[in-house]
Amino acid sequence: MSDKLTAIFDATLTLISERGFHNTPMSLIAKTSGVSTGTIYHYFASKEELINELYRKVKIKAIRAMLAGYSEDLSFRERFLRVWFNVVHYLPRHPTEGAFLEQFENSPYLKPSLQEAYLDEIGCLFSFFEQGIQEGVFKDLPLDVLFDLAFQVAISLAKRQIAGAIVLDDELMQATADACWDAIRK
Amino acid sequence: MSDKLTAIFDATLTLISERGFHNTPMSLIAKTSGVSTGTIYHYFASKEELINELYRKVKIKAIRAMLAGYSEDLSFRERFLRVWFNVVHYLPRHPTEGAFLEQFENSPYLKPSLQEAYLDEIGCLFSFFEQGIQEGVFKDLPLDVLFDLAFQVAISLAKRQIAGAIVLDDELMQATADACWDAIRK
Amino acid sequence: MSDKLTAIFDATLTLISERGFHNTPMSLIAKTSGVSTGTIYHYFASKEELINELYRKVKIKAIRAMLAGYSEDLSFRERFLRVWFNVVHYLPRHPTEGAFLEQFENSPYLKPSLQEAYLDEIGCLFSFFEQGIQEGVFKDLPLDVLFDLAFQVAISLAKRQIAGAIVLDDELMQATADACWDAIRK
Amino acid sequence: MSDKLTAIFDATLTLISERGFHNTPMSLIAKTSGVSTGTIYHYFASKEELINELYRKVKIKAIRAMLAGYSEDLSFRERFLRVWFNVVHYLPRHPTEGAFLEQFENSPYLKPSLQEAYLDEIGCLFSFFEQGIQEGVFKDLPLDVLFDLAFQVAISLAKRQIAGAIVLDDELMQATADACWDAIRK
DNA sequence: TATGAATGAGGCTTCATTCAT
DNA sequence: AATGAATGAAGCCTCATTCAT
Repeated sequence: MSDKLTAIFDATLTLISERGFHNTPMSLIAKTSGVSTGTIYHYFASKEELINELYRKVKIKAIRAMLAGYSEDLSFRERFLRVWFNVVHYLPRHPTEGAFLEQFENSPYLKPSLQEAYLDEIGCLFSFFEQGIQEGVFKDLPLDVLFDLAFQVAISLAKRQIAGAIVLDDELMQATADACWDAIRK
Repeated sequence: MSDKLTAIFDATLTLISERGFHNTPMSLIAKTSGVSTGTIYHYFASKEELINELYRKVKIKAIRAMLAGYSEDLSFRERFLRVWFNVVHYLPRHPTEGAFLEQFENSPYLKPSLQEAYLDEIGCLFSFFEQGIQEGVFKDLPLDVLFDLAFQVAISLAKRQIAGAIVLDDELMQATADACWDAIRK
Repeated sequence: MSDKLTAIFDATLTLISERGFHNTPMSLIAKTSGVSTGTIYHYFASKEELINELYRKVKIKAIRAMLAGYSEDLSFRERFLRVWFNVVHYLPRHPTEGAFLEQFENSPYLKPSLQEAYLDEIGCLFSFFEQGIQEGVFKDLPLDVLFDLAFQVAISLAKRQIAGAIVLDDELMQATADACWDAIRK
Repeated sequence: MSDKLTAIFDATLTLISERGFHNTPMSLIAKTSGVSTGTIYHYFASKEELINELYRKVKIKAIRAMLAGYSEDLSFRERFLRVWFNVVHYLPRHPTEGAFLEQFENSPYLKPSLQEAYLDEIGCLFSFFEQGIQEGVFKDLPLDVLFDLAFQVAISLAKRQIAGAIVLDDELMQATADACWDAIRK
């Protein structure tokens, strides 16, 4: 990918996570990334398109990080823990991306269609829960609900860490992961 | 409270939840609430102050709704269920307020100081968890973590309902609440 | 004169001399003078009228102060010195009024007609110069010019004092007055 | 200098001298100068900066005009007359600039620091008076005071001419200049 | 490809003035 | 006489976008 494109994405991500969508003019993105506004419009048709493409990139990167090391060869519990810890580790180490995603996903900016596009990426997780239900490992609940029971707390803890409101040591993380496991296991 | 003030708050809440902070000009708030822009500035020093005061109002109202019917006379499980169902019922029935809160709390707009101001309102929940730990009812985890384990899923489900991504019947809600109970109980 | 009227005039004079015409909203005049805006509009038809009437008051007061102790019984030199020192003493002791007058008289705000209205008040000075020319005491120059030669330096020195750019002791003032006398005397 | 910049300065000078600071909106400057408001803000950070920079330009131009033809090779009297007539000629021929300068210098707008910046430009005049005192040509008075005695009347007459209140023929100007010479010479 | 000067609609805010009380 | 809430036109300024170079 062109250096300029990378610079534009990087600047946009940082600026928006720190200042919000509004309050991040294109001129500032241009100055921060070291290109001209004209160049940004060479690569993107509009500010909206730039932000949407950035969201796609960041979202996919985050999803893949959540699934790092995930394999169907592992046991249910191992798979669960793998993803759970990926979440708790990745987000606090990439707070800019986390802030950007949260902001984007909670603003009316988001076109619903966008969200669906990522099902492919996390589809394996839903198979995971489905299979677990069938094998009597997990409670018989809708997959969405199981997903939330399993990982929503991890996400929330990651946000608390980013905000500096909490510090998690290994022992505590393990205990919390176990509590989430209690929530989903039959 | 003055009629005009109410009209301004109502219009701002609706507009911002549907259109976002940016994309909600003061002129539109004025037109929607049926007052002049000048009048808004009679009550609020700036757009920021208007939004911050609205947040305070909405936040406190939401917190109180979460705690409706909560009493220390109830058992731990009853208290847990009371709050859990309050969350799942209140937010989808007040989607505008929910959307506004989510948006506000995930934008760089939020001054950290604001958040702390609401500890008074939810302080009783922390006592609840503290006492539960002492009496051996709950796992021995930090109060923040217990809070998330107990209620974060309820919040997430409420959001999914608002988005129309899920429909929860009573049985399912009860099952999910039980799963959360599994997460926190010793 | 009503207390409120006095308060309005005082506040307007102070505020405008410190902040300028623009940058002195009626609401600020109201707050500073302790009356409501409505009350100001009870006494004055508009902001312009308020300022014009204030100018009249301040201008007449200043002119009279310049002429304090002036009498046709005094010699030409005594009369000259009397006015000259009045100027140098009055303005620095009333810097607010001086600043207001300067500002008003150098802004396009001023309707030329206003200026003429004060000829009555200083008419005696023109008689003074006229008589002085006839008696061969003063140079034969237009009265305007003689006036400037006699007093413009006094005004300028007063402004320098107000600005804090200069400090005049008695001896220096006397020497400067003598220099002005040299300028007009035949 | 860019054409647009010139057009902006020209329009601002004319408009402000005729209408005052307030009463000269940026939109009018834009329309008069044939550029968009956005373009003005491309060159100047604010209205205040535009006006301050205009003042600097006009002030320096005026000072240089006052000193046109001034040379230390000339006699004291020749140097005095040179400057004196420059003042009386320049201002009435550039009434717009004169009105702008007067207005600016008599408004609370002026930051005191600005004034000091021009000492370099007129420094030679102070040397002139200093030298004249040492050689016994001028009265032993502070340089400020000598400056006022020498030129304040010229400035005042120029303003009277601009206002149309007086018409000066050559003979009268010479006589008035002589009167000012009487004021400063020993 | 890349630039950045230029645009102008539109945003936030101010403020002279009015009017019901 | 007095108040001050209410008005809305108008002011300053921003910023997404375009286009000549």
